[in-house]
Amino acid sequence: MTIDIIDKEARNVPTLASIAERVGVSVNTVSRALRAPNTVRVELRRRINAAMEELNYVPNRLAGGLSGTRSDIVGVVVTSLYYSEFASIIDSLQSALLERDLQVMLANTRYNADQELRLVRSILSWRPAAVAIIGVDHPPKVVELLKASGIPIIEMWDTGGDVIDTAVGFDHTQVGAAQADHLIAQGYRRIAFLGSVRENDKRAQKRLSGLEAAAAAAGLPEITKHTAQQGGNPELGERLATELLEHHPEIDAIACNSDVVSFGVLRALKKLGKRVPEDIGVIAFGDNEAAGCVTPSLTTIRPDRERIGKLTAEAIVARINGSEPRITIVDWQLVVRESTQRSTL
Amino acid sequence: MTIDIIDKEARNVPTLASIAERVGVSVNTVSRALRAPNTVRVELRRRINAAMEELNYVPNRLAGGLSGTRSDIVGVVVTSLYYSEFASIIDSLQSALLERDLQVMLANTRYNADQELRLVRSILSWRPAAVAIIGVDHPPKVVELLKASGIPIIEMWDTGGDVIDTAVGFDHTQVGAAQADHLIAQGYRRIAFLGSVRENDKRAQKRLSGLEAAAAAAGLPEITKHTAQQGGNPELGERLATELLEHHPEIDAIACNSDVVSFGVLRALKKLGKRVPEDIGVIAFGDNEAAGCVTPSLTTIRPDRERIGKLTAEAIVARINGSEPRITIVDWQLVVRESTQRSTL
DNA sequence: TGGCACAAAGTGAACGTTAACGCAACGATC
DNA sequence: GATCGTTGCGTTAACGTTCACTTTGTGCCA
Repeated sequence: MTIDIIDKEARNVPTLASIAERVGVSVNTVSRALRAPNTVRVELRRRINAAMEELNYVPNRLAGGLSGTRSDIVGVVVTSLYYSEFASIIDSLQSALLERDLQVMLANTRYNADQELRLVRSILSWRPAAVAIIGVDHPPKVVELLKASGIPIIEMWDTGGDVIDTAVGFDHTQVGAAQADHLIAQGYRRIAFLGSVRENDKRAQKRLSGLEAAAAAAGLPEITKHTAQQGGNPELGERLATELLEHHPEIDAIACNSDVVSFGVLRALKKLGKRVPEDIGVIAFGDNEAAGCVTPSLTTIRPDRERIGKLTAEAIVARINGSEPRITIVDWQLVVRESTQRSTL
Repeated sequence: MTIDIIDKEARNVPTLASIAERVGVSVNTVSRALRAPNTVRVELRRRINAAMEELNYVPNRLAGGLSGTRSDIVGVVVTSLYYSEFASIIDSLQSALLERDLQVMLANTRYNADQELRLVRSILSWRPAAVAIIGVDHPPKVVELLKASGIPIIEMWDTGGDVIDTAVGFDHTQVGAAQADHLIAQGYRRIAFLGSVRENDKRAQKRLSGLEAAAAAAGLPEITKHTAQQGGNPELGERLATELLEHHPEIDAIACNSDVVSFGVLRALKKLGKRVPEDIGVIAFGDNEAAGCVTPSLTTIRPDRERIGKLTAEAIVARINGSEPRITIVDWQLVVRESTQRSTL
């Protein structure tokens, strides 16, 4: 097996020249047979294709990208891959780009600003046709690099801020406000905010500020915040909720930054003997696949990740083809389930 | 904003030559200042770096890859990005590769064999340093292409079959057997298998056959199968479980192909008035983040995705550096929770 | 002072493809 | 029968790096 790979023949990957020599035509003719087949005689084309097939020819896009004008790479920069927060955006984005023969080059910053600069630089070094990146809040140097690159930049997920070029997403402040409004409408008054709010997760911060503003506007007492810097999981939610209620027994509603965290919150409340939604209401954000399957089922905000991915792909193609930059708002949805359904007020 | 981007200055991205001209040295010296800094005088190096910073120079890796021997790309081919099945593998793989300055180029086949061939070809056309791919069962042409490429191929997630070069994962047949053994140990006798088993999801098929073999070995009646071709979600689980129990009321245990599907199974059983684990036991596979938070909490198999990602990265680096191909088994774990804890037998 | 080693920088040729251009052969048009 | 457009292919020159060599400069020792 090893021999196969180290074998000299195997390492001599075929080039256009190999094919050309074998068929007895010029390199350019072989290239044309690939890019513009109808400019080559049918019979010759057939022989060229046969040779390619036989030699397992795979075009070298490094050379193609260097020589040609297009590059066929789309750089995708996300802040997280954990718990499918952005996985389905990538999923639909990638499959929509595939139809245009665009290849995804992925980078994951893990909410680290230094990493973001390094990764954007690394992505740009592949001379992509466009870059899609999560969020609109980037370090100044990142913005400078992206602008200087001269290619379409599509910012995804968030639209609440300065957009570099084109954006597809929604305003997270409004999400926080909607959380507050719903809780208030259900009769909750003492709202707490809980979850993982990393320093570089501007979206989480916007949702929190939207929540605070809406609560203040409704004349509610100040929001109690209990957050952590680390990534969110059920265990974190369980711990934070337990601590929260220990120090603030007056709380009657918890707004959570992610569904996954709130699963742990529900578990903590059960252990503490609190009834949901009667004693305490719980609302979250994200619409995790299990949100409808926990007990009680979880009221949450459902962002349309697949649509964002798809529309981002369309925006990329449109911008590459020269259309104007624009901001596309993708609606989210409040999904009311048991955890806030205090019908017996 | 548009003007910025279409601006001629902006499109003239700086090259090594631009820097060289500005500093007054040869192109090669600038290149060396990047690749082998200690071969360039400190003061000159400082001026070169300053010029790069000022012009926002980003190296062109297309050219670098074409000219040099390394390529710094690792192609990653997954079969799905939905519901974090492989997202956390990619997450840990990517972050481990980052430390070696290797860039991930991502492709998602969505369990489509034709797509797989097309995507592998596309990935290979970027002349990656290595390819990591989910599974060991590929169409013959894919195997041929991968072998002919002469680069390290790391097959992830599954090790139960013919390995092209190097593999990191586990034998899914054994997972199925463990599911059966656990159910049998808990006193269940009439086992059903339920879930999404797509034509190209060989791993799911292996788990099923392991389950069947172990049940047969224990003298149990034949496994009742109720599967679907589409992707798995709670709604599918709910529908399949309802249908299953309608036709097979004798069933006393359900082995499920994914946690997410089994969430729906639990919901269906509750609606049907079946007690879990007393009347029916439920075991699944995947260890979704919510598995411990549903009611009853879910007994499942926990594959160590992060470890697979990390070890795959290590295997890639090792193979690039010339070490021998090998197969690495990454242990999974049976996580026993409430859904099969029939202590009052 | 000649010789040599070594550090620092330059030269020129690749790498595999694409794109602009050139040119021969051929049929159609006036 | 000279002109012209078309088809089908070849020639040549990029694209931006890296790499193997070569050249120049500098200090050191015999």
